Amino acid sequence: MARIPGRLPTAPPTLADVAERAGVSRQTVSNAVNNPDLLRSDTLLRVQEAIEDLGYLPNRAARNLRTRASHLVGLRINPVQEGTASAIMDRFVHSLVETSREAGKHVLLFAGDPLDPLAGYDDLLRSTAVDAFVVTDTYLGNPQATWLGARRAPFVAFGRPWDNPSATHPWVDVDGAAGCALATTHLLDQGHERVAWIGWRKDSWIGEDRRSGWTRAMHERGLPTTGLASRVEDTVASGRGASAVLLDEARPTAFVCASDTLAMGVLHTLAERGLAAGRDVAVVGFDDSQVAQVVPPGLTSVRQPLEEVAVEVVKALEGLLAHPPAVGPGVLLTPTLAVRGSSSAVGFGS
Amino acid sequence: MARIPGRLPTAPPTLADVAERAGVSRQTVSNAVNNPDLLRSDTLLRVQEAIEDLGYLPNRAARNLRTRASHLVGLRINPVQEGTASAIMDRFVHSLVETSREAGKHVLLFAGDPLDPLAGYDDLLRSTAVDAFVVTDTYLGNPQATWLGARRAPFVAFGRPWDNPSATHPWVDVDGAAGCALATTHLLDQGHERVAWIGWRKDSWIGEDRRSGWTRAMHERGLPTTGLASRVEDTVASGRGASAVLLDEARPTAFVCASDTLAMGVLHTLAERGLAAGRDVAVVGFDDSQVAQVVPPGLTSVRQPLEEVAVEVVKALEGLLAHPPAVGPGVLLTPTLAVRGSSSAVGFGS
DNA sequence: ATATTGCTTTGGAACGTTCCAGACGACACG
DNA sequence: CGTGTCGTCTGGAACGTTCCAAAGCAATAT
Repeated sequence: MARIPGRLPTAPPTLADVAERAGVSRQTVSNAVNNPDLLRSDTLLRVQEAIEDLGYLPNRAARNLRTRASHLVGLRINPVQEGTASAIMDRFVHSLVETSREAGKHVLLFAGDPLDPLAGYDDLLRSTAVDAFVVTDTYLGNPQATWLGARRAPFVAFGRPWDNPSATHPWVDVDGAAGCALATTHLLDQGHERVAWIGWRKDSWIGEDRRSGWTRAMHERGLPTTGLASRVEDTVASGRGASAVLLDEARPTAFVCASDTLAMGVLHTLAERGLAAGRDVAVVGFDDSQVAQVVPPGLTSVRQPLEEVAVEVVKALEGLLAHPPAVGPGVLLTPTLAVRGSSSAVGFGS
Repeated sequence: MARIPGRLPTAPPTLADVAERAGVSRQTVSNAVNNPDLLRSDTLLRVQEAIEDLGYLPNRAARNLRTRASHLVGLRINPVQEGTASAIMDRFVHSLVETSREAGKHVLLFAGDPLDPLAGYDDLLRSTAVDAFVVTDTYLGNPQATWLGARRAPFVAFGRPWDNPSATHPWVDVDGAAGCALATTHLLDQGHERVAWIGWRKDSWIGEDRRSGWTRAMHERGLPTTGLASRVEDTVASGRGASAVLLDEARPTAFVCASDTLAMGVLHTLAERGLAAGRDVAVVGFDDSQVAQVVPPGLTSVRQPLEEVAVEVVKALEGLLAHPPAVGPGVLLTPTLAVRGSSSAVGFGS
């Protein structure tokens, strides 16, 4: 508790220190920082010099207290899913942090109990620790969205309000159907006709959306889809099992999967049977995870434009926190296809 | 700018609100929250009731201002390395966030210019936005450590002070040499005798440390290492090239790699040559990334105990921020080996 | 000459909390 | 009965910033 003078870090300079050095009032220094055009140019220069000399930076806590804003954005992260390929969240976090920085915001991470989707939000909100939230895990409806909405808490969702299309909160999402259509068309263009689908259980909105891209692309070319689809859990083992069954029963020459995790399951089956991914059977995944990028012979995968998503999310946040708040419509972005060996006859070659 | 009453979120209750409701002074409420044992039990109960009723939670900004502490820990993250397997950082972030929560802290992420290792630290420090930092990227010495040390900024490093063993800051690290020795011994136990090493360039402290584990394990069994080692950049292509050369020139039957990324390069070479990982040639990686977990037939990999690392880091942080600060010695943790198909004769089977 | 306007600068109050010194009553001790 | 001590509670000040209203001053308009 004792403050040993000189040993602890020197207290950072305050507004008053700068004011004294520049020979002006505190308020003038504040204006120099926040409204420079209010000052006469010579005083501005003098104050800026003093700021520079002292290495002054406004104290965050004081500023937050006065302005009732923390410039922090809360993002809840769940425990890592071991044995899963898609670390999509991580790529998004990186993009979000970088984009937020340009907007003068920082990202506050908090942990969540996977069983309680609301845990953590309330405390941060009531203690005014963050200005807004970015909500990501909207895979099964999104209780957070409705809850936060009821609390009048500002938030932007990465993911559409599937269960409530009339929701009014801002959201950004990626068109999964378009992505899977892209993947399927890519395979059809390579001459494949029996393209199978491995996706998630029916209660996943996202899964059904992605699946619809596959059916659409198949039907557009007049190809049947019956017997070519399988719905399982999002694990490597499930993908492996589903692909084994499909290969036996439907003899597909290509697979489109709802995730890289499932696609890796297909690669397992192919390896077991001595089939070469790409040459013998084509495989396309979803998320363009690191796994897809490094597994031999390279897994073709639908890539979400997470950088753009982050940009749109931050844009929406800024609108939301502006005075007065401006909330635009939802934004739907289109993914791209990262083509690799698993879907090209070339086989190996990166 | 206009505040439309009733439409915006109601202002959270303050100490004064609680005090009025409980019929006590502000200070008493504060004590009820921070020093409950100072109050008579009946007043405490009354105040707690009022707190509960109003859903009061202390305002973070005000508390931070007064106590000069933010309960935030800064963590700098770099842009994702595309085409790299090891997302070790992400697993660590998750663990850190969860452990921090238990310690009443949150993690503030900020972005860094990969070229300037110091960018971002200064601003957060001077604006008193964080109490301390967790420094992770100490791969090539660590300018952050010395810089932060000179600034008397509290920080804990994940990574040893390689270039300055007499550094006095707290650190936590994983024994890479032990991990590679573990991996090598595992292979030797399987009957391999010509175990090759693919690691990083000589200027990487971590790389040399890991390599020493391989040589130690080899020499302990009286096996030679000459001609069996290769030092390259940490990319899949490099691992692939290095393994191709080694296979031609030194005829190893197993590979130990400094990273999963390099190990994936080996898998590429094996696939090209029609060799089966595990059955024909064994491969062990480092980091136990998601890639290792899902790639067929499963990549055996050295797994860093990141959960423990996070626990130790937070423990060190708490010591550092205590009054008076207590800084213990560095902590070195031992990794484990996650054995999968790539190093077991069983081949496929998970 | 006086009032008006616009530009620049200023002092005081406020944000919500915790620190500090002191007040109050009860109780024990000399 | 006076005095000291302890346990409990309180009011004022302070943290460093921004908001607000107003003051000073020069130039212009009346």
